[in-house]
Amino acid sequence: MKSAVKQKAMDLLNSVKLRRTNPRVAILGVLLAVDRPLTRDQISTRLGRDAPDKVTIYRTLESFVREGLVHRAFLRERVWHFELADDCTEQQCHPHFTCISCGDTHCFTAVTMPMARSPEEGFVIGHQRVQLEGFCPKCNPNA
Amino acid sequence: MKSAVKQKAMDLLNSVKLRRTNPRVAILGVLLAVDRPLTRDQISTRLGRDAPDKVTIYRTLESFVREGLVHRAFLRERVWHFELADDCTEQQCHPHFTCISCGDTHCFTAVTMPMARSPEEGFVIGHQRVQLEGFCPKCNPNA
DNA sequence: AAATATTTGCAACTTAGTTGCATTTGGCTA
DNA sequence: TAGCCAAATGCAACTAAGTTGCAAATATTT
Repeated sequence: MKSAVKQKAMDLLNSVKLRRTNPRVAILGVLLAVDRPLTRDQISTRLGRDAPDKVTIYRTLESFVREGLVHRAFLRERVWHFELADDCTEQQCHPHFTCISCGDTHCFTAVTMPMARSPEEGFVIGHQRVQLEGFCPKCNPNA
Repeated sequence: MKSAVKQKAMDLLNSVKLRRTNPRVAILGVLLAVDRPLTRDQISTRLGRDAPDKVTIYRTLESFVREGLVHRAFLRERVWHFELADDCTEQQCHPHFTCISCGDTHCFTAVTMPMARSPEEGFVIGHQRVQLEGFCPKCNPNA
């Protein structure tokens, strides 16, 4: 891991008062190094033979979510994806785009959507998520 | 099952050329009778002791999805929800609202959202889904 | 009513994530 | 710097949602 990433991971852990353990620094380092949601399995693969046990990864990610460092992205595959929460607001994260051909997911951080309005009295909308599907540039049949 | 619902279920099956078997009519009947996404388990419960095997339900729902009669709604719980596709367009379904207190999901069929625009050349957005979370009228702490 | 391709149900399996518990470790205090 | 202890880790076993294979049943066609 690059030392700048490692330092940033340590700083983040300090900022939320989580102990700076090896698994936590490593997992946060992976999420800092990529710019898109990863599954537990993808995180394990990226850490290779030094990867912590899957239970530890799940529990670590859970603590990050609890502290607001990380968000879960709910994509179609019935598998959770985790990503840094840094450019999300209270009300909404950026839209996620998943390619129906290669399956890759991209974060559209530059895209903002208006919040939906409640269709009737009484609903309080706290959070909005937008998921997009289609072809990524690599798989675009018209390109 | 009310005979009008049963008739509608049969008509739908005919329209997509699926055999009119008991499990299919029953499952479609359940989806016609409610106006929100249901899980496989909820469908089984509603059918009681006459419910088909869960494998049959999954396969039946899959065939409905294939024929465009039913959509999968991807909600947070890692469990699939199925609903009639009738008021969805090619590009987007209505937003789904899930109450963070009681967990119930409601369809906001009256709400339309603008489609997201691709942030850069090359992405083709084919479909958009919007998920909302908050308090439903029943659980609204301010009401 | 018989023929046949489709559908169903059962049992066994897979995969993602969880729980319990004994062991290890980070951070604090002396 | 050593020692303490709550917090974190890893292993094994478990749960829940959905899938696969195959033999038995059934909807449609003739």
